[in-house]
Amino acid sequence: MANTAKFDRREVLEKATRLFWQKGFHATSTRDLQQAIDMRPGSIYAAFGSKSGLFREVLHFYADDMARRLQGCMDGEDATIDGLRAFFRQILLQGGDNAPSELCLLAKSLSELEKDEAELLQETRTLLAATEENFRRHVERAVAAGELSEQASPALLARQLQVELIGLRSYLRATGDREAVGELVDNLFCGLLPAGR
Amino acid sequence: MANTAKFDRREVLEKATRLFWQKGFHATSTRDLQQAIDMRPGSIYAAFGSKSGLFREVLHFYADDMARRLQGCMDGEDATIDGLRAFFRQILLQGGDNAPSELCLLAKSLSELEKDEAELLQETRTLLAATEENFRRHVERAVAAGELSEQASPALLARQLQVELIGLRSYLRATGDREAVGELVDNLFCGLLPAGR
DNA sequence: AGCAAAATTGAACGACTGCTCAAGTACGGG
DNA sequence: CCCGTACTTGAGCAGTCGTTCAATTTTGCT
Repeated sequence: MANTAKFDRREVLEKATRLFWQKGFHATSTRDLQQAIDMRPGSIYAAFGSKSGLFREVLHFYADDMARRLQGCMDGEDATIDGLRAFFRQILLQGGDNAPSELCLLAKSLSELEKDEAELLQETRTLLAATEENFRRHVERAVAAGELSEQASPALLARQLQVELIGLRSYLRATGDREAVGELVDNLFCGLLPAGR
Repeated sequence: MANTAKFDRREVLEKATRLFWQKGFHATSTRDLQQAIDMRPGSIYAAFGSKSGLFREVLHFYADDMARRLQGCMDGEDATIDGLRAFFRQILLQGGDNAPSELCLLAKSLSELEKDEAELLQETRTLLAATEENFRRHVERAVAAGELSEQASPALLARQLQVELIGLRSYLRATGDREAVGELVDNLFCGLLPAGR
């Protein structure tokens, strides 16, 4: 080899993620991307293959970041339920100011991708399933630790959390009503996970 | 006037709605539309002004249809809760085969529209708010009829229904798991609205 | 029947799309 | 220090986008 003065792939993915997250896959043009990540077409296509290829990596980048945030919330709280609630609060009520969109990028992609982009759609579904599986693992641990009744079904609770999080993020985008969303989160964690009660 | 041999506006809107609902606003080209509604560009632009103008009417057409479906479910059941549950079941478990998308067109539009199409985004938010208000009215009636505790907040319950319906539709698109969604609906109407129990 | 007005048609416009590739640049190894 | 190679550049391709408009067809009224 002879030349290695390359771009910072992590930094590029972060910027691309912000743009795709804000505008969506279709509405983001390759020229928008060129400007956002400061690369010329040739370099982009050499590094990522295509717009779809870049988006594919962006989806993974986003999902990894979400998983890391969830783990951070779990580590920061003693009880599993408190960790989950902290995660919901972080996603819905905190990061909202500098986040590119109120919505989940995966849910947004799930919404706009079609059979024409079957691979990306499949990728999105897989990553969403991994998120749900992640929730399930945490709920399972809470049951094992005696935080939740042994009758609680981790699979069902994880599904409910997934449904709620996506629904709440949509609601936030629809109304911008942080107060209402906060109340909904409180009700969710009182009603859905009646912890040591 | 001299010529009135026009297209059937209702029929055109129905076909346009199906296409937009399936592909979304951005991914639907005017040529797709021309074919779907069997009209040439000049006629379309004379009748609807622009792609956005047509989409605007499509959003209303869809929202009206949803409101009609909800009313139909309420009329078909004695108790308010049974009507709401029938509506959830119809949207989530029945019509799915010939519906253009598992998702709510309003939620889908909310997801893909941006500041560039501010009017359409505002329209979408308004129609979603009307849907929530519709839920609220029904819940209020249920409280007045003694079906629900007087402590139940109609506004809160309506918000929860809105969040759940959008979340469940997303989940159905993500997984295609009708069985799981059915279970989630059952749990929702047991847990959220503990009627005369 | 014949006319004026409304409705329809389809070719075409400029702008934009995702993407390619020949030419130019910058670096590590000898 | 210079060569060879990996990387970068940006003009430009073929195709599609939303939209316009002169020409044509279709209609209701007289």
